[in-house]
Amino acid sequence: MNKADPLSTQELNFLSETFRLLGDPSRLRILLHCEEGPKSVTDISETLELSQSLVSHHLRLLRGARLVTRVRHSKQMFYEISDQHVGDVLLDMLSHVREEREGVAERDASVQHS
Amino acid sequence: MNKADPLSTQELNFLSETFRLLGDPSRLRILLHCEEGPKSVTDISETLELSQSLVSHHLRLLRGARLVTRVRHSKQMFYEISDQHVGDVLLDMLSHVREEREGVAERDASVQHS
DNA sequence: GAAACACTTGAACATGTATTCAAGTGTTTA
DNA sequence: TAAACACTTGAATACATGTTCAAGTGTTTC
Repeated sequence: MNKADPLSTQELNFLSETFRLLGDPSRLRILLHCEEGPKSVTDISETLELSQSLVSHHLRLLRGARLVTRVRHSKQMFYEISDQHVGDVLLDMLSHVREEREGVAERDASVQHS
Repeated sequence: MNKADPLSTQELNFLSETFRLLGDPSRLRILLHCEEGPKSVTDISETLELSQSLVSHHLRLLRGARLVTRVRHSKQMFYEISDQHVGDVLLDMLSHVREEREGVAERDASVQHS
């Protein structure tokens, strides 16, 4: 981040890999859904209208980056967000996106059309 | 995020697009470098040892998502991070990555080798 | 105004990745 | 133990994307 606390190559790779995983609409929806509490694969699949296979593939990636954890409950697997930093990041970035989009709307509104 | 404040499809797309842009090591390095203050393209290119063309391509994408802004100063363009949310996000996620990686190290250290 | 500097852009290519489909694993129920 | 349920995995594919190279724009200097 700054000279006193530089990123190692490995940290850089983990960091970018983590962001990359958030950079897909399906995975993002899965994470946002899981933020409400532990969800089963079937629940995610039905709620978001994504195939079970696809959800499972995505959850595997998210689990690999420790963005979610899972616990088995009889036949079902319940997935949840692994720590609050992730939730914080999602909220912070949403603030950014909403502010920027407001900014765009304001600028558009002030344009003089010829 | 929650039922009271749902994401529109457009917001979801902006959000994931923004994360996607952070999900590349080169772009992430560029952003982290620009966090220190406004930087010229040549400065970024030389400091990070990336071709000027590549840096320019990446900056174009970052600018498109309003992650950076630029200002011309005679012949040079100076780029800087557009708002503090972005810096917050980077720091939050870095915390996550570092905690998770510590966790891995601890778990690895406690493994009984046979 | 031509040359030099700083940056941008478009095309091309190689690599990566989201999704689907079909088959496979683990757990419970009859 | 066979069938049903819940989930996972591998292969295949269509599409996206990071990088390079060559050519182009805008600004200053001579």
